[in-house]
Amino acid sequence: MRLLIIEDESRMATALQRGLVAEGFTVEVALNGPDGLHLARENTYDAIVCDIMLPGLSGYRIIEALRAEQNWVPVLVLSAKDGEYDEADALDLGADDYLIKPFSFVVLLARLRAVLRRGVRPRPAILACGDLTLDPAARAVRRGDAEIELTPREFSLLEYLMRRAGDAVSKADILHHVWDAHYEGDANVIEVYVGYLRRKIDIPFGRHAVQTVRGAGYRLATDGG
Amino acid sequence: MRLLIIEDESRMATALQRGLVAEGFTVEVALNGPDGLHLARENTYDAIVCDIMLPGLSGYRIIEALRAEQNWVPVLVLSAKDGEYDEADALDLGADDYLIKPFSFVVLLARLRAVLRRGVRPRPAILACGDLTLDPAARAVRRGDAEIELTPREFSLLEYLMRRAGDAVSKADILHHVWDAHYEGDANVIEVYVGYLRRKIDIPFGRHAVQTVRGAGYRLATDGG
DNA sequence: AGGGGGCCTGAGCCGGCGCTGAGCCAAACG
DNA sequence: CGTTTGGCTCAGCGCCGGCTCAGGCCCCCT
Repeated sequence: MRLLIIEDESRMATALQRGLVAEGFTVEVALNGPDGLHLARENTYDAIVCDIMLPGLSGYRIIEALRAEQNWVPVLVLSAKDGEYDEADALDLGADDYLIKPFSFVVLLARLRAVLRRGVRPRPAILACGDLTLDPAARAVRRGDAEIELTPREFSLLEYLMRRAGDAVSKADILHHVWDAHYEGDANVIEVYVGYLRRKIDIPFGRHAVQTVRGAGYRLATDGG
Repeated sequence: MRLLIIEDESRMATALQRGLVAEGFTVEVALNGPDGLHLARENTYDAIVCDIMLPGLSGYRIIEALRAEQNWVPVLVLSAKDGEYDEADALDLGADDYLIKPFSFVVLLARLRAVLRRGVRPRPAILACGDLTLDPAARAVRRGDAEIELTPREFSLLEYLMRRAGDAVSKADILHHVWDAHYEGDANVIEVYVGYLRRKIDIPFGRHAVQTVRGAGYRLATDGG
């Protein structure tokens, strides 16, 4: 579990880091607002622990900026303020939880776990053509209920064809997208890999989802053959 | 938005009901634990506000019962207790938030809105893949009834894989989340630790929950192998 | 019918991916 | 101060996936 701590009091930051590392988290620390926002943008964290009063850029602004960019990483806010409206503000701004200093480490841990447990991870849609399905996140392909094992190259070829299902896709396009953009080898690889694909997703099932469009390229049947 | 309030002090219950109705919620009230559990089971609420000290059945038991039935309705806990471990307990038991009496109505509203915005939590407090379970708070892993001892690193690795169960997880992701963010060592450590994990959670049980996705990384079977 | 070009495929080489056992080192422990 | 434990490195090995190539098939054109 990878965390980002944004906290300007270095003693507090260090204490938090030590405690959380001891609990098995991977922890990075930013000592001011701009650094924190930069790190949060560049990397993927499972949660962010963020002070409100920060030099350069307040915690409020950081959350605001992240949410505006559709970044829904869970944020747990720390604050020395104790006005109740501050808390309401933070939660309405999109923070996931709120702790008032001083707080106990045990409570921080429990709330952090609660926040992590909820963790939002919108997975990309599963591609489907008839009973042929491909799940990019799970890297899994199945024909009906039958799981099919594909090599990485076969997988990206099928993924590309499925994303353009129904289109006749030229070999140049395939080379460009599935192989390297400036791939210099023999275009025959495509024929070879189309062959591999057919032997795994079509022939055993008596289907022909992968169709040859002579002179133009290949087409994947939208109904899966 | 339909709410259930489980609260035995009738003055408190009535005050909450009035305030929340005025805010536009539809509110039902149960004045003891068993009634509350019954209503929660029979109906579908967007959230439940639940006291801890209840006659007949404590708030803890209610949450426990609901979660055991895979009912992940958001629960906001109210309590007169103020020991920090109570709070930690409530959150680990599967409560979504926690307020200590006396609390202000404004804060309750803000936290309620935050809880509602998050919606139903996708995951339970204890991570489970089939009969393989991992309790982050207790740092305990078991296969069915058999307790399994893991080193900290092994535990972190398994926790990360379980949080992303079903996904093919790249070695880069694993390095970033389980090892340090800018870990410079050999990525071979992952293979080594995956090996350790398999020897503890899979091989002795004749399972294969930890799957190699050649060229892409690893995947934990959602059904535990 | 014949020829030609596009397409398919089986054989086979090669690089490197993934797994493992051995072993080193530091920290924790008694 | 020795022992144990956990984290990690390293080298070697087996085998898989990527790719090439040559031969043959099939479609289409004339």
